[in-house]
Amino acid sequence: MSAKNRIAEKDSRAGSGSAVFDVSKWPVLVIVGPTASGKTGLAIDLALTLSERGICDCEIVSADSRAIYKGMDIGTAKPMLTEMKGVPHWGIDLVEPNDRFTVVDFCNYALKKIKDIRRRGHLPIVVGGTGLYVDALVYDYHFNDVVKNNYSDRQEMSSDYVVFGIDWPREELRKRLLIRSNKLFAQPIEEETLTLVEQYGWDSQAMKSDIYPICWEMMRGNIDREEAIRLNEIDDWHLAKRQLTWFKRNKNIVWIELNGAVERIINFYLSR
RNA sequence: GCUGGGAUAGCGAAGUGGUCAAACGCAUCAGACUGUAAAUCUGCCGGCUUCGGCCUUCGUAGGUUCGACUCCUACUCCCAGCA
Repeated sequence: MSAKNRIAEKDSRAGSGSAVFDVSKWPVLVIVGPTASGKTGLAIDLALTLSERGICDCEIVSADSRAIYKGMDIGTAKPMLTEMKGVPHWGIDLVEPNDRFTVVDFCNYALKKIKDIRRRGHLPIVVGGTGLYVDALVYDYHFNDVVKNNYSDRQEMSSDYVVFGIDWPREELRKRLLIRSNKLFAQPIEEETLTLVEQYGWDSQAMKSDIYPICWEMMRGNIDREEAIRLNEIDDWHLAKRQLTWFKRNKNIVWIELNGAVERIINFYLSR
């Protein structure tokens, strides 16, 4: 079934009978934001809403440099199958924590996935907090003949993408980080840490995520659970600030609040 | 009550007569970033500043000294041992 037929079918099923949305002309939706800003949830909500209204189907491409690793589930707050609610996700569990996976690998992968998704007539939603990954995509980085520190063309973003950023007041974001840190440590994070250490050792990418070394210290009895949760929250805060610093210079990001974001984005597409 | 130890910037912790606004670590704040980026790195971090400096700090109050965070006295509080 072609994309158009499928959309038309959905459309008539929804009973609106008028507009047929040509999703292939829509720019790829990119959702960015600091860690714990609610990117994943927003993308899924949006996909479900668009589908329910018979507008289009969506597929999510994760642009997260940690979620690509297998076995790092709790520590990276990876979306679980039940949370995905049937929306296809790509870019998760691609390689083992001791495999090399670079921005370039990500680009190649993401570009291919976006192409595939478009071929199916669906809307690709790129979701990620890894600024470099996102920029490499939307600014069409060329990694071969790079001249260091000469990226004046950064302002010219590819028109194939729209980037929305989830904006939170600093205090609110901090609260969210603390809540999430508590949640992570309420899960069997010790088990995950132990498995990762035993399987891949300390030099793997897994241990480059702050939470695992912290958890390890807790397991060794050097710090208590409360302290571990606190330290993890602080590290997440540092991460969030670095992410924000990175995003800040991308003047093309449209910053929106999580509340009402679904409608905001749908309106953007429907009113083009 | 007596005897030891201690009180230093947001926290921890150096300094024991001058080169101390005070090492270092953490936190805070800001920034960089094109092949592992949740990484890696930089600056700031008492107040004011025309960025050269200026001013106020090291439990409190006095004292010694040209000069004290550093020495002396008293007081307040904390920890430890003895009563």
